Amino acid sequence: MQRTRFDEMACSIARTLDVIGEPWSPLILRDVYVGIARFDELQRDLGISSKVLSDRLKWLIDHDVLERREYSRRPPRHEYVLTQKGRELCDLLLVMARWGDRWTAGTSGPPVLYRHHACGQIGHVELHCSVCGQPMRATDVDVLPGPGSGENVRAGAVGD
Amino acid sequence: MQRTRFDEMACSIARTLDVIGEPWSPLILRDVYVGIARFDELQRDLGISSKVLSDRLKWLIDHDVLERREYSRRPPRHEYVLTQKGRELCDLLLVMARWGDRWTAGTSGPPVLYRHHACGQIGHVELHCSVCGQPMRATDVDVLPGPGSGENVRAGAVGD
DNA sequence: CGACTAACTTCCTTAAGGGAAGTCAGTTGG
DNA sequence: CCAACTGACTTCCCTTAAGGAAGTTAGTCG
Repeated sequence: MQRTRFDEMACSIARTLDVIGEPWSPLILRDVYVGIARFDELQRDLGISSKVLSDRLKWLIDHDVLERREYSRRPPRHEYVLTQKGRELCDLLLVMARWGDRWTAGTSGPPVLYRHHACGQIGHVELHCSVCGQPMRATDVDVLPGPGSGENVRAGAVGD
Repeated sequence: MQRTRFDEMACSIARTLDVIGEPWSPLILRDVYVGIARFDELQRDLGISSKVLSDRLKWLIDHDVLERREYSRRPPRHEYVLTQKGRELCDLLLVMARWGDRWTAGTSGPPVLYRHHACGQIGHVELHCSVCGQPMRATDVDVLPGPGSGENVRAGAVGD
């Protein structure tokens, strides 16, 4: 389908999308996050074709989001586990789930609840500022050009 | 390409992806968020084909993320603006940007900085629990089935 | 030794993305 | 008043990714 590459764009959103911007990847990530880790489990749970699953897993491994681990030689059995980079991507899933709960959930309420280890309560994520700790939504910020805002962010291309 | 539908899945992540799971949509959202609002501006800025841009805009309008507004009759001129649903989706962009800054930014640093209105400082988003206010990352929660966890979350399908 | 399972790969069909060109309303310039 | 121009798309064609089914390989079990 000759897709436009996003990985060279001077935008962290675009570069994130280059890694998980196609729709199956976040769902694969979700499954691995909740413990569905083996190829055939993933395929069954997602209803994805094995070809596409295979492609996506390779992609995610190549981008250091997942690791393929052999948990049994003889018979050879494998599972996919999150890297640190992948675990941090799961934060994005929590935010997606929150938006989906608010705007797309049916009459029956949210399909999944999140219990916070620290307080033991069912809650959801809220965005706060890393500096002052107050709520920080998209509507609460100004967007300014940063040091990496050059046209082409290849190695060594230091911004203006 | 006959894509699998995500909108009937009992998962808020999948349903969110049904709306903006294809890679251009978040970038369109980003552009509208920062004030790039007209068809030809979007096309120029993104390097997207007008066909695909047209399709995406229709989709986003159909899903109440954007609104098409005529800001001039004679000559007829239009711009796209975020709805409330769309503005809340932009929170997701902040989280994507944060991950992209951490894991995909080049040597030159983040391309964009976010100044928080409340404190005036450059900061980034952090996820906190809506109940206790403490940090709440994907690694800090247990995932439990919720009321809408039935097989098919069509209208009236109340979970077990 | 044949059936079975995990984990893929190959092959074929369909449709979505990319790009170029065309369309249409309305406005400005000579 | 006709031509050129602009915004905002639409149409057409080509390429390639997604879906699905079937085939493959390594190894275990009965």
